[in-house]
Amino acid sequence: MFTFNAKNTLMSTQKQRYHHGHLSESLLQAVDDISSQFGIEAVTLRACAKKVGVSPGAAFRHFQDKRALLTAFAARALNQLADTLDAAEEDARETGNDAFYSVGMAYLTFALENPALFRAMWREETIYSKDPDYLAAAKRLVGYLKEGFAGTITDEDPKSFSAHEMLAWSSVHGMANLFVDGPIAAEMKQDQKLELAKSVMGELKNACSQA
Amino acid sequence: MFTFNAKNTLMSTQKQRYHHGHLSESLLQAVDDISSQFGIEAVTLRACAKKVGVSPGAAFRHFQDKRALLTAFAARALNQLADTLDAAEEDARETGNDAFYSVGMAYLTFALENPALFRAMWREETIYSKDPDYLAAAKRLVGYLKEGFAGTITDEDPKSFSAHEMLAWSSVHGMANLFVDGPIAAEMKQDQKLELAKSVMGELKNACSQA
DNA sequence: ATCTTATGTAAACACTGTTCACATATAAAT
DNA sequence: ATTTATATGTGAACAGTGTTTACATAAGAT
Repeated sequence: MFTFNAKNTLMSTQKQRYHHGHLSESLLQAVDDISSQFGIEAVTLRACAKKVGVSPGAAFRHFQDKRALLTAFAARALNQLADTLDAAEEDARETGNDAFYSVGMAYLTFALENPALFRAMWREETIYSKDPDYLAAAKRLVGYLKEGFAGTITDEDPKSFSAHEMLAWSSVHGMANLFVDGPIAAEMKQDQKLELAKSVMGELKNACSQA
Repeated sequence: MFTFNAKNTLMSTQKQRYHHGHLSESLLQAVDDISSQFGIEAVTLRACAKKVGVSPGAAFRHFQDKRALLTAFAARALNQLADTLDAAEEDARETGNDAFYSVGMAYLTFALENPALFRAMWREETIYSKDPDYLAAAKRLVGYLKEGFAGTITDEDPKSFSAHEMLAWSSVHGMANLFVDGPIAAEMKQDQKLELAKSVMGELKNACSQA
């Protein structure tokens, strides 16, 4: 009665279960996959459910809303970016490279390599921007940028943003946005963008390191 | 049989017509109104049609898509921003103020005062970014920023972006984005943002004006 | 006046987010 | 172990969305 071919085995171990097990994480990964492949506008609750192999209603046991799902996804993306920056700083310290430059370029590289994630992080209108997890992730990034990225800058007031700090973050963030969504995006290739970014980072460092 | 009160008069002069007359422009204004009031996620084709007093299908005589409507709206927003920058530069020339500073602040002020428009301009995923009108509007802005905003900068190559030009635009654009959508957005008030922007513009000018 | 073309309406379609009654698995309690 | 409670998933429904289609009406040309 049973045919134990590879496909069936896979089915029985993965799809046959009534309870999924890691549905919330799987749904987040589905958002990642779909948005990375087809853009965030293609992310539909039903498409995510289908991809995970679950009925549309199941998602609501784990997320109050579609918006809540997107919020969790944005928080996840923020943390992934922060992790990347951590790694870049760590690497710079080990290799003795300039941390300011390394972190800035890591920020840009992340945006260029994961445009869908980068966009999703900042979509105020599609997420609950006061969600505690999202706020925590955002705070982590901000804190990092102040201490790590902007660590090489003379910081007058650790509470609010200094002009130097704001200039540093703004220009890197702005460049990322322009490369991803701006009119330059289509006209330049990846390596051209990175080349331009390099020289901008050079100018930026000069501007920020002087008293 | 007829009651000629004010309301009825208004109805007969404005709503009774089978043909609207300026539907495409009215629809764009509806997008403007709704997105400014409730966010761009609330912009629905049907809501726009209802606001204008027309059936849902009517929009398709003027726009191929919802996306086409949003594209036209984005182009309109880009041109409005460019107009604002034009005015700021003109004003600076007349009053003898610094054009670099004036234009930069105008860019930021526009974003802060019209967050919905500013967001709509750059939503690559919800518009046809290769639409000729949109491209023309984008080109106008880019050209302006290169010649006007970045006019005070020593421009080595007028074709591609110099590091100084890119730094200038990126930081202003990035600041605008962070103020509108970033984690700072909620924590600072309008005048605080403008205050911070001022000092950043100061630093930026130093960075860009030196050889 | 008639014919053509532009513009609007109404009803349908598939698809979306969301809810609700019900089914099933897991954990806790007896 | 058996029962009970709780967490998690299903399926059918709902209103709302973008879009198309056949038809109605207005405006312009002949």
